[in-house]
Amino acid sequence: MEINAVGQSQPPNPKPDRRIQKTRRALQDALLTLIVERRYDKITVQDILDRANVGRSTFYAHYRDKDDLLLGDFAGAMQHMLAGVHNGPPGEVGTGAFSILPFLQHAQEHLHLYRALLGTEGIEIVKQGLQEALYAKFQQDIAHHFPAVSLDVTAQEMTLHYLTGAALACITWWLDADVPCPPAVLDARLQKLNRGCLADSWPG
Amino acid sequence: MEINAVGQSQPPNPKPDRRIQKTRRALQDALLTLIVERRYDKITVQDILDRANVGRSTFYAHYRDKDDLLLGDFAGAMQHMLAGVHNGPPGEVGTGAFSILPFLQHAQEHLHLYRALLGTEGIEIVKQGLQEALYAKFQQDIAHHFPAVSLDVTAQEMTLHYLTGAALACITWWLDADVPCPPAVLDARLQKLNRGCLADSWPG
Amino acid sequence: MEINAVGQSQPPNPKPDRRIQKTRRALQDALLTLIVERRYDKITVQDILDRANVGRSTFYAHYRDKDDLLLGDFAGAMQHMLAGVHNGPPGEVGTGAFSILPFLQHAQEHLHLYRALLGTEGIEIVKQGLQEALYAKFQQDIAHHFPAVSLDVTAQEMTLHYLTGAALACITWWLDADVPCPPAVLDARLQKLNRGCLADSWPG
Amino acid sequence: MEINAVGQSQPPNPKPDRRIQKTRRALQDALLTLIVERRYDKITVQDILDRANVGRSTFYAHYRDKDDLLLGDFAGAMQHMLAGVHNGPPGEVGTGAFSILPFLQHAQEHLHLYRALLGTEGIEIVKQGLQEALYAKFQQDIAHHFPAVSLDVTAQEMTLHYLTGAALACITWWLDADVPCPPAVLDARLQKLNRGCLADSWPG
DNA sequence: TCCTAAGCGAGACGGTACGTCTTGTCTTCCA
DNA sequence: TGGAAGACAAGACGTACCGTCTCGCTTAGGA
Repeated sequence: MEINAVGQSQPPNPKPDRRIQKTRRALQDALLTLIVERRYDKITVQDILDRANVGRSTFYAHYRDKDDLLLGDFAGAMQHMLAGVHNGPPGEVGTGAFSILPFLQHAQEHLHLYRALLGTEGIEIVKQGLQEALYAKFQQDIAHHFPAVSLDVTAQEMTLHYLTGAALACITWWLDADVPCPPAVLDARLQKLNRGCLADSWPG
Repeated sequence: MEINAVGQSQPPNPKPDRRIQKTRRALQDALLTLIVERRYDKITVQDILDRANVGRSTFYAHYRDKDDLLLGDFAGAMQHMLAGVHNGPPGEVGTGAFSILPFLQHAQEHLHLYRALLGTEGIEIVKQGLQEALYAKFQQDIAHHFPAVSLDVTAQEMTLHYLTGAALACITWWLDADVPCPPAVLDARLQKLNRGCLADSWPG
Repeated sequence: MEINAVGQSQPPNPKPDRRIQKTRRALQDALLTLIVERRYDKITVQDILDRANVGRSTFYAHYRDKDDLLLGDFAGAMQHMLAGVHNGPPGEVGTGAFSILPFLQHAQEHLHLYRALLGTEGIEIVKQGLQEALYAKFQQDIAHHFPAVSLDVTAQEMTLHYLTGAALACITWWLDADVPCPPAVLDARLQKLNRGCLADSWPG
Repeated sequence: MEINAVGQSQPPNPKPDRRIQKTRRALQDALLTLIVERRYDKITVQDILDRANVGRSTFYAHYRDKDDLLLGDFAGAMQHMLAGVHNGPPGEVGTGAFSILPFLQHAQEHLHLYRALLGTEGIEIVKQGLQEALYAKFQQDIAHHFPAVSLDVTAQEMTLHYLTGAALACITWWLDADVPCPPAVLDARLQKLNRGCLADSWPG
């Protein structure tokens, strides 16, 4: 039995058997529940099975391993994150640059989950996913708002890693510290710091 | 047999049996060799044992587990890093702030090892250790060079996490990309970006 | 996985998975084969595993340890022994008292195995098991054939231990000496000696 | 360093270094103490070392292994046993045959130790040692008191194993049951049973 | 409505790594 | 410098997961 080894990202499967949907849902929920209870790498496949009340072979029929379940199911959550990350309010020049406010708000609403995913004790692959998303967004933001680039490619790359690393670290700190300031404040400060960095090279 | 379960940080033990020194050295070397060959979490204790030609029980007499070996022995390497990181050339105001040049030079000399430790595929605990060291250094640097603080504690904390996260991300990128620019250049650019960030809040 | 930690003595399990039967059989056979080759306490679990071509965890899913395999599986062999020991030919008064002929014959047929189990170098728990079985049988035999007991309980107990210890020692000697006389002869002599002992107290 | 690998049975060593005596004593005492506390095979060399406050190599300088310590040191205790077993009051025909009274009395005085050695949970080699001693004594007793042998060698051997096995089993039972009757009674009963066995073959 | 293909739970299995334990040897240190 | 202390190699132990597999039962969705 080889149902669908990678996530639910297959559009050609318009009518997945109801049992399949049910099973996947159960597994996803079980993982999410467990993740907020316990470090991700202390969760065993068996734990998920027990929680989801699903047989071992069923699990492996749907997912390659624990990570596949995490990512496959977080295609959803991830889309949410990334959606939040990407959507700078289009049109308003300068305002949305480096803003990740929707993401931060969503994070605050699901604080426990986000902390488990992105806190200091969080999950590495998730953090990397977020970092990549931030990289893409910031790259786009710069292209829109700071077009007068005077730097070589290497310096640009470095700057982007600087900004994304900084943002990720702040998010992690913010989650760990149990949201020491409102999302809007964090967002504003981040934007200000970012703009400060770019002031010299990109005088835009 | 319970020799010394955590690192070699005991000064009261001035004469550790020569056999002990030899064994620890062998294990440390074995781990370092293996780390550059293969992802840290794919290395088994048995691999280390075989490489070091050491018995299983001997290993556990010295170290609690693989991590203990990594950290206990990297007390040494870490000290090296941190020493480089902490020692800003004292006296020269403004110059050494945020400079991690000695560390970068050391990293370049041992590129493979540092990449294995701090690259994208690096080891999480090591990265966290470095981040903490950076945090301490930057905190000190700011206290020295930007005393005119006008921010509340939370904002300061956030800024420090911003700077250290940025620096770490740049280091990781730099190692992954096989040193796309000399250490001095990276160091200079990092300092410039950092200063840019602080320009508004800390006009020092 | 917790299959059935003790022996195959569960009647409520009429359909033990065929794989289970196969695995248990393989392990039992492996142990039996090894026992005649080598002292029981020089046999490691790994030896059994290799011989039976079975995974480590599988073993521990079925048996608690080596002894559990020995006893659990010798529920079978033991039943054979005991069956032979217990079944005095019913009806013929006096004839079957203290006779263990079927057991001796079975032992002769599987001499190597029985020597490994019950010879001087044999396995203690097996000997104790046999001694207990003998105790039960002799107790019954006396009750049937020597009912005119004139002794207190302690003296009876002692006499029974006397008889069973004697029988066991003779069996051990007989196996060690490579069957110096036919089973029937040994059986006859044992009966005679036993009756001699009882002559005074139980004049029956 | 090879002090004396087997027991202290060497007469050519008339002046064993006082330190050596002390060490051996400590080890012997430690083992004796431990034996009454815990099953012999659950006692590790390390336990003995800790109890005796002696270094590992020291132990192996004196004894080959745990058993060597047991036997070497029980040369003493064993001699006691055997002395008791062998010395039938010479001269008195018929009286001392099969009597092990001195041994039983000694056992009663040191009940805990003897039970640990010879009870059901006792130590196999010790039991075998005793059985051999009994064999020798009974052989001698028969030669003295029942000279009119009419049996072939095999039958004699069997009879001797019968008697010694019986005696040993009774001793074990007696120790386990916390001395259910005085030594003299046990001794008398044993003699009576033994004589009963021999009545037919050895009409002496 | 049946019935057949498939999903499914249950869990046995081989494999691999772990950390613990014990043994007997061998090296270091100290008096 | 010789004996005690104890570090060491070897290797078995029982445990924990993993990912594959084999079994029958149940159930969906087409005929």
